[in-house]
Amino acid sequence: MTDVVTRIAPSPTGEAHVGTAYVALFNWAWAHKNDGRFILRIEDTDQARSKREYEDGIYEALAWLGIESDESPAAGGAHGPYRQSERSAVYAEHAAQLIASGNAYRCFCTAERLAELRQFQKAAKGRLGYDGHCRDIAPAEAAERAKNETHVVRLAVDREGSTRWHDLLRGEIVIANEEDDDQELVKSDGMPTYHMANVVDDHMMGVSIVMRAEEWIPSTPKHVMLYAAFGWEPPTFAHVPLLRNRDKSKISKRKNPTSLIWYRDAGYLPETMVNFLALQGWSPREDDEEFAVAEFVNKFNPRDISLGGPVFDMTKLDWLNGEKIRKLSLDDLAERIIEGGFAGDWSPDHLREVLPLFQDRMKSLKDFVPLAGYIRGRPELDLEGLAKKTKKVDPAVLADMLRDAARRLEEFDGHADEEKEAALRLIAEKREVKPGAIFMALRVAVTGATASPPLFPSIDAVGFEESMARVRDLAEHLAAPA
RNA sequence: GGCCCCAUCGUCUAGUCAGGUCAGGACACCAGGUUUUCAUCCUGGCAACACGGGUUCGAAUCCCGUUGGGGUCACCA
Repeated sequence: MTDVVTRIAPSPTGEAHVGTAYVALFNWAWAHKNDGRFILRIEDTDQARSKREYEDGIYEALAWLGIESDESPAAGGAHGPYRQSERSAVYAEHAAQLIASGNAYRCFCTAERLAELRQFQKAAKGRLGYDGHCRDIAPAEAAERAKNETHVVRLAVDREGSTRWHDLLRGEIVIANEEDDDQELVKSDGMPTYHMANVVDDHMMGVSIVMRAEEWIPSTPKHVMLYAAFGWEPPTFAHVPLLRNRDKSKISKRKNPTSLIWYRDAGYLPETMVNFLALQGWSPREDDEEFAVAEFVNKFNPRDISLGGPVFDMTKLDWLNGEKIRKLSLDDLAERIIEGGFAGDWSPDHLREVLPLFQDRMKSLKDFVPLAGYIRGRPELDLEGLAKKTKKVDPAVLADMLRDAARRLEEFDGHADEEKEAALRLIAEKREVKPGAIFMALRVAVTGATASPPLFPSIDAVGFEESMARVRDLAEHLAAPA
């Protein structure tokens, strides 16, 4: 079996995209599983839109996810450079080769003529695309004119017949050649277009399987033609589905967060993202959908990718993140919160001390600070919620019980929680009030909310004195006439 | 609009290639249990083969058509 060589070839024209990570993940996993190579190639041939900061963003995001490349602009490798803007000579040489073999030709048409042509074609409701105007210029003449006229290089596409390939996921795909026009291979600025650079690089870098998004299907014939024109064996193509918005359209930042760093900053664990992304099209045979990266790599096969365009569902992402957070050790979780910048001004020691109270309640690393806020400062009291939960109890009685409770808790300081609980129950029973009421009142007094971590540990975390002060304050408030 | 891709619960999916278990799981939702609340955890429930033909003893599965959704038609990738 030949070596498995895969790649991800993002264009640094925007923030690192979740779709890039999705496709990268499959490519990385497959290479990894087969002890092959995974290449990160930067496709920065669009000089106007490509930016170095975006390229850095791609490295940062992939590193965050643990998707490490064997060859890349940063890591180097035997087939570099891996930044297309640094490979101009390679493309020029190959373009010349195609021109010489008659598979490509120089085109001197101006942007204006092309615009007019397009307008005319639209008006006539005819087929859009280049009309081959410069295709018949004698090669010698074209070469002469090229010395001082700006021009592009176009692929000379067969007008007849059709082009086919066997897609690993979709089987035989056949597209009539008349669907393709003579696509630009080299732009007037000398840079190659995607089609040209992509084919040349994949071949030279030894890529064995091209796993990419399905939006590339319509332009694959051009690539197949190019491989043929060069006399090269094309790689295996596997077109994976596109991630979708809720309305099924291609995922976009207008309708979904698409920036990988956004997810990091929102408190998602990288392993959550990897697990979730893997689930978009792939599934473990077992029932458990929560799995580790290594397990995925071990079982993954691109053949098993399902083809329906998966809707990116944040609800399930949140569940998965909570699941992963719960499985973390306390130390690990604390470190993630601190290292990730989610600790606010909590000291590491204090954070670690109270973290057990909140681990089960977090869906995001971001949840800790708001959840634990009551421990370090007087919380806003949810009086309305308390009133709702203690409807049948007179506020004055509640206040009275609260004072009583504070005294009892002082007496029972140092005793087991069970004993404290029993003592508090007595307070309620004495007044023929449901025990729940007193616990709820204490809970709101100490934590501010009707839903909180367990009461006694919360009191310990807040500090006994401070907790009792809060209890008395609430009692006073409730006793005051409305 | 032309071309191409796709089609199982609301969502992610198993099952489709080699037709034959009440179409399985997960998320969400609902109900119950545990918990002094919440969360966790446990139990149960709701919920799908887009439609129409054909082939077959038998179709989610194979074929055709329809419908629906998506992608693409740049000197962007």
